Amino acid sequence: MTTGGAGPTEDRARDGGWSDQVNALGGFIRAQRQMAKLSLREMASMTRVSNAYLSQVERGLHQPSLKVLHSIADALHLNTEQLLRQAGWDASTAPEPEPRPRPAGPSSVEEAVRAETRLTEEQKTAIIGVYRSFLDS
Amino acid sequence: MTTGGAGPTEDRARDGGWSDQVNALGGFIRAQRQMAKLSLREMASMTRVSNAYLSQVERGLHQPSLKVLHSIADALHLNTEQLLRQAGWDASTAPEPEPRPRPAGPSSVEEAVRAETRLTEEQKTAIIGVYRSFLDS
DNA sequence: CACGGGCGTTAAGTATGTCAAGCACGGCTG
DNA sequence: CAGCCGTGCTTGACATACTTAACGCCCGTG
Repeated sequence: MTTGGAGPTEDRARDGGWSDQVNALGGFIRAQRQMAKLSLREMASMTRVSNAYLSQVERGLHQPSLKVLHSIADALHLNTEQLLRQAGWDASTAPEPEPRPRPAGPSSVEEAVRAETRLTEEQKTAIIGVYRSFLDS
Repeated sequence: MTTGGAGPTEDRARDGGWSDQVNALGGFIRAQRQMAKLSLREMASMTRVSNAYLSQVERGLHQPSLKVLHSIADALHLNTEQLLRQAGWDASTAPEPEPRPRPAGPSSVEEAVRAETRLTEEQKTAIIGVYRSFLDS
């Protein structure tokens, strides 16, 4: 292979756009790393992820896991959400805000839930259902 | 309700921190799924993730990838950030302290849950996660 | 000149995520 | 009773994340 340095990255994606995302993420990370004037090995020791793998991630060859993404964000002092946006993170599913005040009274779990006025009846039933299913598991 | 096996399957985490997180995440997902009245297979077909794997994730046997997490959030109409919080996405990296608005006063529901000795810590975390997700929806 | 020593990249190995089939239990319906 | 569906769960094969040990290159020395 054209080992060593100047490899022309002639990698074509035959996949649906996933690699675009990963590639963008990688580029972003590499840019941030270089801006912070860190070498792969330095960053590797900070993140406890191998330099080799970091290299691959930066070139878009792999999609890193949460753990790794988190470490990277940490080492680069980035906002985590930022990084996640760069990873394939579409916004979606926006629930409608429905504020509802009023506190409640004390007691056991079920009573407390039932007394919680900010919840709808459906929500109360749901939570209690979960609670019970945990109890008899 | 967790029918079928009725297996005790007392698989306690002896691994340390890792499984706590994953377990809480799994509990949260399972809770949300049951609330949505979905079976594993239904959710599997919505998320295009196999029912088998979903089962394992819900029981904390595996840490799902971003793709999967995203599909799940989508299928359950959850806010993605919520899910990520439940996945081991805790504090640490907080360059900008973002004071989460905690408008509601002391919640008796949370206190009641925490005081419920028949629940494991992961179960408590899951229930409270559900509860909060309802509150600020 | 040779020699360390830094850099990014590669190759081969191990761990872990993910899937397609099939199992065991239980609820029905005839 | 048998037989079908519907659960959730297990297993064994494969794909992908990730590691450790190299390689080739470039830049300082002595």
